[in-house]
Amino acid sequence: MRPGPRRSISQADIVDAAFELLEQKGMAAVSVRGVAASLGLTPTAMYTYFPSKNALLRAMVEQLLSTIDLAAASDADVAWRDRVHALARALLDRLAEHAGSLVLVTSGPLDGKHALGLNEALIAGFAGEGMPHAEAARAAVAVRAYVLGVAALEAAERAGRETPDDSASGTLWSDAAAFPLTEATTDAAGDGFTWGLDRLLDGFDRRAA
Amino acid sequence: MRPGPRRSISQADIVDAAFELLEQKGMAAVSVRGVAASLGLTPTAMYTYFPSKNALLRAMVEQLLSTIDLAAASDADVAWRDRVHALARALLDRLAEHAGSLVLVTSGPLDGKHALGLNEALIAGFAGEGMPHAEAARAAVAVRAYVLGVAALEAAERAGRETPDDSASGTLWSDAAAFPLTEATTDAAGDGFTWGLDRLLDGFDRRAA
DNA sequence: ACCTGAACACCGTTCAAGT
DNA sequence: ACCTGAACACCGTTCAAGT
Repeated sequence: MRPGPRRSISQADIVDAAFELLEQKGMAAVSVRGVAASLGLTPTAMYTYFPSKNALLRAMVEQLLSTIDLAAASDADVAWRDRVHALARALLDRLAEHAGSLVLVTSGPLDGKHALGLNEALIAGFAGEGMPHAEAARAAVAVRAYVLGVAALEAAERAGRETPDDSASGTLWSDAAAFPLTEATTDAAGDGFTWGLDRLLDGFDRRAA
Repeated sequence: MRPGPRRSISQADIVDAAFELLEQKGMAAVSVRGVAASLGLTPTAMYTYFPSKNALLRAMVEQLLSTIDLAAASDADVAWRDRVHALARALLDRLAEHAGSLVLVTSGPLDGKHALGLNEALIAGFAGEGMPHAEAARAAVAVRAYVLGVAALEAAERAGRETPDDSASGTLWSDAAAFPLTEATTDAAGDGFTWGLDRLLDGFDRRAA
């Protein structure tokens, strides 16, 4: 690695600029050209830092996950269930923070450093409760899936609230009165996230017992 | 509704054409212009059928969910747990069938006819097991979230397999050896989906008992 | 080694005009 | 009522060329 002309900015600067755009103008504004412009770069210069737009998105996922405190997850003074809750809530918060984080997460396998660290913390925690390794790994996957799914449902809700009129006309959307059970409970959800996570953890416990 | 010039095609035709493109060329090919071209239409003619691209995506979600057999879900001769499994598996299969179905699902609230029908079937099933309404509704949300999350994780895996080299260079992706627990279990997953769903259902049962 | 400029092949959406 | 043509303001990516 010989010096050469000094790089004006770093990969991290680009990722930061991308998040800035995401927060202020939404996911549609996170384009190669848009991020480049916000940094005073030419679009083509971006390809010296990331081989594709998708590579930039994946770097954003890593930055997102890097803010999760994994040290707290291995603090043996706190009950494991409380630690999973904190971990899961932190993950959900990061994903819900910016709408469209979901397309970030599906931009590629969660095989970055921080993604693997999170997974490792989950497996270690379940194993610490006496779960066999194979089961602990499955439990970790189930927890990640559940959190991602809640984030997806929330993102879907939000997408509808921002552009409330783009349903197709006609018979596709019928009146809600035809679905009495759904109708009776739509606004009585409360903190469904915590409740569902507790049921999942109960299921793990019951198997152990 | 007076006759007027006969409509050359229907909304359903457009949705079918969109799925055709999705299967053959992936989600990127599902564009207003691309779908229009595949039907011999002008892009602008599409806006007589759907007010936006997003409205088309939402109609696709409904078509996707319409293929799930809800009648089987209320067959009292079969144990409820088996019926949830069938329902959840059907949903996962539909979502996993085409990569990029995930962006369909997050295109707006799941408030279409078939989406609500699915929700209704889940709530009714849980209520039939003696769950209070409020809890049954939460259980239905948890199941949907879990299935969506597994689909998201699978989509992410697939996205990586198709374009395996677009990770950023440098220190973001370190060697997997630093994560022994994750490494030891990556390929020993088996049918994690069914296992996790069973744990979630166990958690519901335990609460009932 | 890093960056620019021009170009290619696309997007979603709007609007005036035709039948 | 339905559709076209032209246009606006964008995309991701490549490639030759400059320093």
